[in-house]
Amino acid sequence: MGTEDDVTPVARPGRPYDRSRDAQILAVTLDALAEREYEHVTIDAVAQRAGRAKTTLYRRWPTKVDLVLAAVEAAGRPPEADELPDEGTLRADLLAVVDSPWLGGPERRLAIFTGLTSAARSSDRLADAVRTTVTEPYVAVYRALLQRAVDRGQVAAELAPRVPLLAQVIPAMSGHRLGATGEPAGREFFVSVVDQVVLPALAHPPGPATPA
Amino acid sequence: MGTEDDVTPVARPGRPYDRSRDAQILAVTLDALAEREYEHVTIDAVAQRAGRAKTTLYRRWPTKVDLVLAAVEAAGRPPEADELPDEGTLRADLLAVVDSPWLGGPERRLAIFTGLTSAARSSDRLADAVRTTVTEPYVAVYRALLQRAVDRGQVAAELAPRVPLLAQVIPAMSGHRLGATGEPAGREFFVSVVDQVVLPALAHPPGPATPA
DNA sequence: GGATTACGATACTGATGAGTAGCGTAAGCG
DNA sequence: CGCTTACGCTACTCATCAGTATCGTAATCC
Repeated sequence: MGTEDDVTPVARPGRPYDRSRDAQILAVTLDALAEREYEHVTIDAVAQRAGRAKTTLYRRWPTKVDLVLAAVEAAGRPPEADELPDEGTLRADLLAVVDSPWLGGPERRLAIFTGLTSAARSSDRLADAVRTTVTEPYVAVYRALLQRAVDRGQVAAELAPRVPLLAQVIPAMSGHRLGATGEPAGREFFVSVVDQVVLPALAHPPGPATPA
Repeated sequence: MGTEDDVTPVARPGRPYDRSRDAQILAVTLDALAEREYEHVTIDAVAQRAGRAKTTLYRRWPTKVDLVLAAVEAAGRPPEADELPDEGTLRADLLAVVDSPWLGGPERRLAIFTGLTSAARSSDRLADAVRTTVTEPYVAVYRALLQRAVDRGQVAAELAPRVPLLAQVIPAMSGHRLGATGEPAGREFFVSVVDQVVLPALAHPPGPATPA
């Protein structure tokens, strides 16, 4: 455990970086990606919206990819299952994720998520980062919550094999909603998905009663 | 009903267009969109892969958007519910759509679908066309098949309200698979979604037995 | 106050790619 | 054959945008 391994707080000569607005720049970057396609997001536009000079952005992040990468890192991870309040019921647990403030709540989160997965098609580095720090952890929360419900006996144990796939349903359905049909998805949409798809798929033990 | 309203087969002077390879150009266009992002698909590259001169492409489609638009139109619609063989069971009906040759079968179809929805972010005209001729009819087949199962009593009538949402599950899950996690989806994936998500969500009448 | 470095602003370079022009040749029509 | 238009090819124009260079000014350290 390095006791002093930080970002060299050793004072360098000259005027120091003004980091106070870096977070805002990265937030603006995500907003821009939520609105326009990656290739149409220009550094000039981001700089202008953030109220900083383009050269200032380049002093911090050497390329456009690095800027977006930093924005993704700075966005923070989705909540982890064990840091969420235990709501007692699976339904409430799932909706707690929906209602979490990660990426600014359901609406903005979805727009950014769509923008990032689209942007991932432009760069392998970006694709890896988005998967590692956004997509996978996001699905992982749902998977953990579903698995916990199985472990507690709130869901029949035979249904455990469905958990990995069902954990993808909420991200997938919301992404499809915005990306393919174009409609934004508010909280009600997520509630419908939970109530009409995820929970019903866990309500019945497998067997001959499955619809023909 | 115009008896002679076609594309002016009235012979014009000069060498006629060689339409024999237009379909191939459009197919190449879709292939390119399946591989690279819209902005990275160049007309030069498409022309070269199709073995035609760039100017020939421009003689047919005045802009890049028009080319892609034409490619989308030419791709053909997804099957309609009533032109599919009636398999008798809902499961077989759904898988018949999966196995349909539309867009070259499950694998290629998904890659193109992902490319098109991503490309839709670059142009409103494109977004409209993709929605109208691809996304909506695609979801519509599933919706029709699910509704038919309800009408036949193969699915409990109380579950009918779930149909619109469940009709989106297969497109959404496959899109998420390729777009967000990066893994391609073969037939097995679709089968899993049908067996672990869609059918189970229709297997149980709503009531107090839903998992807490 | 002098050295050093960040900041903003403006101007620039260089690459990429959509779309066009020109031309020699090929293919139909009369 | 002569007219006309498609085809392939090469070369071009033009806009956009990532990334750089320069410079006057502001902030911090000694």
